[in-house]
Amino acid sequence: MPDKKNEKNYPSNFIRTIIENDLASGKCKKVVTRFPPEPNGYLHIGHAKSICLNFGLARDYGGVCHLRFDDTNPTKEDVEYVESIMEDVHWLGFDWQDKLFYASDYFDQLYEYAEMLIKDGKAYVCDLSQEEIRATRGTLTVPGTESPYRNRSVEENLDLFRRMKAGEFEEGSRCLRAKIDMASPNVNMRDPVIYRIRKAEHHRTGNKWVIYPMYDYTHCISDAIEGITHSLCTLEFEDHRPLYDWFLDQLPVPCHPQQIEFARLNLSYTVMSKRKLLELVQSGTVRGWDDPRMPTLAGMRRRGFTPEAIRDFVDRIGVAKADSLVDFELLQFCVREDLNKKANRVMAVLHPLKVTIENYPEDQVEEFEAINNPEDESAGIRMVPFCKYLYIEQDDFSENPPKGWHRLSPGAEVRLKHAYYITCKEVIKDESGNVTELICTYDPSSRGGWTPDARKVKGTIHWVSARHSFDAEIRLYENLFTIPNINDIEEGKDYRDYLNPNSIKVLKNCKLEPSLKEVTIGEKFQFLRQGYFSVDYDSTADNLVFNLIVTLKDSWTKQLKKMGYV
RNA sequence: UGGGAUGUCGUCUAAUGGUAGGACAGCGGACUCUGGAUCCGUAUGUGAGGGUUCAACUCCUUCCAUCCCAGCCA
Repeated sequence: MPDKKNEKNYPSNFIRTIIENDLASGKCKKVVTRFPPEPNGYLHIGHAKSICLNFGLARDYGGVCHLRFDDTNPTKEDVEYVESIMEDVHWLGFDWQDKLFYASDYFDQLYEYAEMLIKDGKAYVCDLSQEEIRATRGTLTVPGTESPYRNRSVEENLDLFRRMKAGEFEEGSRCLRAKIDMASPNVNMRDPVIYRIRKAEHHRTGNKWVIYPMYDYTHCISDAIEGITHSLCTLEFEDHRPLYDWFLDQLPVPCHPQQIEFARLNLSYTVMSKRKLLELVQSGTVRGWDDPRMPTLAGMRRRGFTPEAIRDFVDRIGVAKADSLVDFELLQFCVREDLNKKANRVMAVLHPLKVTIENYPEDQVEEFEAINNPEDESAGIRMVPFCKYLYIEQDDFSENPPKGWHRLSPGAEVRLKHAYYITCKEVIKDESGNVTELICTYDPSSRGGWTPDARKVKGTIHWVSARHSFDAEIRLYENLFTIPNINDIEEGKDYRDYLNPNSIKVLKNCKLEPSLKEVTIGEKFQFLRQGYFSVDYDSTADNLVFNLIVTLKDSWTKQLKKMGYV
């Protein structure tokens, strides 16, 4: 029975149904899944779906999940990616224990099996060039034609294949093909290539091999060797399943895993294709795989998204076979929900406006008690200093406020969070008419945020003491792209045409309350009334850098939009 | 126009012949020292047409739409 004690109870899905039936019927005794990334790029949120699925199933049904690198193409793979993938899987909260494998671990076995296929007359060495193979494969509607090398003798095939392995032939001059059916309506079955010559160094096997097995051949056999019961992959492999099954049916493998396909994750306003992500990195459009705007796990981690939020998100989106595009809003919701419970509240002014309290003594300093997290009493309190000179947010003052304005405006009174009520007496502007400073008065009886007369003050705004605050850099992020579905773009346009020019905005000289001087990389805060922020690792002792993780819900801006102000 | 798949609120996802439900987004309200959080309320959906059945998202049938496949990539 599934053990979901510590998980929220989300709806079941068709894969769970299959597994429960297999367990009930005795078709399998213990669930064994695997997460099989190719180490040719960084993991993204789409991989997180697969990771949570595979490891989650193993956890819930008392099975195990292997981590297996699908490293059959030495020209594209690298240890850098292997390392990042392991880091990301761990960070997400999953552990493969001693079940770490590489498809390259099976190269010897795979080779043996290939010889068996040859001996059984089910594979042959083909001398056609890549172009010729393509030309003879036929089209989607026209059958292919058989290779002139298709009926070589077993002896000749064996000899040639062994010489391929020995490095006697040039890359591309020959390959090993399965002998299936050139007229199959499924092009994957038209004598697929199963070994090619690649004189490239492999990140694990070095120069031991000059022939490398193809994915279709490798994956099913690797699954079988590891005793995988349910081999989950994305929809585009559905057409490959007959081939997956074909190899396993021909060979004396220990078991025959079941391949099950599900729809990959698409997220609005971003891209999930490894090719595009790689291009964004290599073109310098973003600052690297871990740029906080990237949908990579490294990027999201740096941005400040938590593994808990990502796991919750994956649980909420479910698993099915229909193509889908999930609202980015849902991910943001999950992040807010998690951080609301965890992040301490602090005050930071992103766009400072100077405020002078004219009736406050020049040299006086007070400290106010501030609750760190109203959602978590154990987070405790801190002291926040106050003086005659303050900064507030430019957006919190309006000379001609719209209807429903709760914040500061000429003559209006607001509460400074945790401190005093202040009233705006005078607006100071520069020559071009920009507001540069406000002269206010405070009500000494409102100390701590209350008055004896209990009069209502609609607005509460955040602030910092000009004398005690310090400057920091804050990086604001928006969606990487301007349209929700990057796979659905105008004719003749490229996805790069839809890059959001405002995806990053760097703010210098933001004013932070002094308690923020002591922070650690990756630490997360709620900047009161603004959003959640995470300390970036670009931070130095004299220049702290914060990343916007996600803004707070903002019903005021929403209202302004409805009123037509924005 | 070959083969494989998929169509349920705006979005994602349940319901496997028996009251179409949940979440996010939306809308309305309450409350609030964050216009945050929280709470309450509310609208919107079975791609279309036939058929079987007391009863159809579910079974049959015809159609329509969308996605994937012609790498010696995975």
